Order: sequence, then C-alpha cells, then structure tokens
Amino acid sequence: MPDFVSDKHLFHNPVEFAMSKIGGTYKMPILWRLKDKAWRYSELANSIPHISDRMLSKSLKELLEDGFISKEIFPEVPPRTEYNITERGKKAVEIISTLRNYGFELMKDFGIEEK
Amino acid sequence: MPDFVSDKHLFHNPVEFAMSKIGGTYKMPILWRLKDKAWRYSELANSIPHISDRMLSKSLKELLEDGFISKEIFPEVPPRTEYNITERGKKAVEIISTLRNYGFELMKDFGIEEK
DNA sequence: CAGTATCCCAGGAGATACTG
DNA sequence: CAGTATCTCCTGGGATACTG
Repeated sequence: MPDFVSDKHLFHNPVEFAMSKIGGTYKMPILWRLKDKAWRYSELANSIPHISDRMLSKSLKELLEDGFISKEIFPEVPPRTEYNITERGKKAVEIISTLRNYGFELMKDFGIEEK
Repeated sequence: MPDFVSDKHLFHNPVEFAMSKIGGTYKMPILWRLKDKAWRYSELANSIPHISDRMLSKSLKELLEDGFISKEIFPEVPPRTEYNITERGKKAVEIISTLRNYGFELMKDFGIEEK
C-alpha cells in the first residue's frame, strides 16, 4: 500500500482514508442517530453530549459534502431543517455498528461497567 | 450511553473507547503486520512508512500495556526483540480488516486509484 | 539493535459572540 | 431555529539527539 493524496492531504493506508471521512469526535455519533430517521439540527444539538454549534455545523457540512447525509430545508417560520442518511451513509453506519459492538466488548474486557 | 471515565480520560461512547485503544496513526498498521507472524522492532521500523522511533516505541509500549501484543527478548548480541499478536490483538485485527475493506471501498467510491 | 528524552508545531476541538 | 466567525487551547505526532 503506497501513499496517496486526496483533497491535498497525504494518506498511508485505507483505514486512514476512511477515518478522515467518518472519524473525529462527532461524525459517528451524528451518522448513528440518522440511522433510521430524519433529525433536525436542534435535536442533534440536544442529543449529542457536549457538542458545540461550531462542531455540529462543521461536522454536518463535511458529511454533507462527502455525501454521507442529505439535507432538506422547509421554508417555514421558524425555519426547519432535516438531515437524512444517504446510501453512502448507510454503509458507514454498518461500520459504526461493528466498531460500536467491538467497543462494548473491549469495555467489558477492561472492566468498564455500562450503566 | 452516558459518559464514563477510564484511565483518567473521559469517554462519550464505546467507539471513542475502542479508538483510544487501537486508534491513532500507527497502532493499526502495527497490529496488522503482526497478524500472522512475529516481527522485530527494526522490521516494523523499516516497513511502516515515515514512522519515527519515538512513535514506534510509544505505540508498541501502549499496545503491550493494553494486552494487544506481547514481546519476547532474546539475550543475544546484538539484542533481538520479537513482537507477537495476542488473543485480544487478534480480535482487533478483525476490526481492522473490516475497516480496511471499507476504506478500499470508499477510496474507489471517491475515485482514488489503488496502485 | 532497540529503544528513551526533549523540544516543537499543526490542527482538532472548546468558548464565546453574533446573524438571516 | 439554524447556523457562522473568532480566538484560544491542548495533544498527537514530527525532528533531533542520545544510550544500554
């Protein structure tokens, strides 16, 4: 596996590339929530612990640009925006599910209680 | 999923926890190489692109402490050290394999040629 | 050969303030 | 409600030098 460049960034392996797309602190939590229904901006903001508007809007924008989610704006007052998972996002959700199950397993392994 | 603390660090979900154990730039590349045979320090150093001694030794130490790999020192001159995967490490390798396949898929999806 | 010790920097993320 | 703009901070990782 040789190095390769995408979007002006250097990668060394496919995992790095995948993580550049769905990694970071908030992208997986967002995709996970959109898994089976549409969510509005404020619902995401209230549901994800500690997330700031800056990080939420930044994460949503990147997921949108990379085609993992879609966005629908309803011209109401007050404005309503809904985010949905796309086909590409659904594949990511499968990976997240695997990672999540593994995480739970590891937590048990390391003696961390799930409350 | 409520927050929880492990090793003085705060986590918000199981994926974060898993990534704290096998994430970062070098842990997966290392585990992946140890998948089916023992490797010496210098072999890893030569095989992993751009890795510095600092990062290699740091990553190995943490993987060792967390039980993903084991280490055997042969009292020869010059010294020889071999690293092996453990049972816990083998489970991680399965996850890495999934992530790796997904990464390749995404690369194709984004039009990145694999050489 | 197989590492450790220091110093340094970039970029991910936090805090706060503001707007159509 | 649904964001964007600034500024700041922290830590993962780079560079370099040294050792049993």
